Amino acid sequence: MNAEHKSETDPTLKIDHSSTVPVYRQVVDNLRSMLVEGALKPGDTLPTVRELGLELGVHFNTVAEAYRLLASEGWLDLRRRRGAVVLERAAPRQQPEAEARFNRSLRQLIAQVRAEGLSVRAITHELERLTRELSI
Amino acid sequence: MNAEHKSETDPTLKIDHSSTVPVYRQVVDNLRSMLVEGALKPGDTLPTVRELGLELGVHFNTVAEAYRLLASEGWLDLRRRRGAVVLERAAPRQQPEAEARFNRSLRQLIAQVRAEGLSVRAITHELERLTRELSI
DNA sequence: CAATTTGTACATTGTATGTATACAAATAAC
DNA sequence: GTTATTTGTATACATACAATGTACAAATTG
Repeated sequence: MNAEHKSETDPTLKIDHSSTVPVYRQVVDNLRSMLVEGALKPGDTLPTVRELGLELGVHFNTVAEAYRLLASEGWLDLRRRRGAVVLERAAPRQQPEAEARFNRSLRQLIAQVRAEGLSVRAITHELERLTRELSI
Repeated sequence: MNAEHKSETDPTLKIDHSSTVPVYRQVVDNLRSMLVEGALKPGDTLPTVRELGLELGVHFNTVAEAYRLLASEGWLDLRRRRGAVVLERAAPRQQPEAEARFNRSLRQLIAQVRAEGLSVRAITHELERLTRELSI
């Protein structure tokens, strides 16, 4: 077990086994956040599928599927015996309707948490926080 | 076919059959948005499961499952022969960690659309738009 | 070249999704 | 008040998806 990458993935990678979102997609979503936000930089090495699987309590093939998905998005280079290496990745061409679809997803996410009782105040607080983080 | 409710549900209820999100959950998410935002108000009647199923091109049982889910969240009253009626609904007690989980979901959504090429500018624009809408 | 460490391929199993069909309840028609 | 019709419900089924088990193949190390 190599401490080098553990320290990088551990903090954010929490799997919710009771969620309806499949585990491999939770892994993808978490790692993609770190990749987009720069917490994982080109050249960094991710844990091996077996290591991360053990850590998360899932089968290594489940992790492998997540890694493959990220590789297909251009984020990772997968090689035997070397693990997964983060790549330099150019932003793809923006799809038409992307903004409209984002708006809809955002609305639905907000509706969901409002329905769960989260206050409008807390929601705007988080929205503003993320807006600020983006403009840095 | 009653024109009364069709005009209310049509505009926003678009199903993407190619999406990985199951149809019944797309229906739930769309309707929940309308409920939270007040586009559907207490006393309003939704289309029958067969009507909406026909309109969306899915089996009526799929719509029924969506309605049942919303009913279990306290939004709808389902009665035979009357269709689904929107209820008055008190906001439930906020769960601990709700804000943290919202923050994570929001980050992941943003990371996803950034990875798809949506510009930071467009994202902040949408975030600010939703923030403004909430404070009204 | 042998041993080990890694990702891959494929078969198997359980769960989720969507549909078909029969049913039950409520209302309307007569 | 009985019958027909319109609705949601229940159950069974087919298919697709998710997660795992196991065997394998490639790359590195000694």
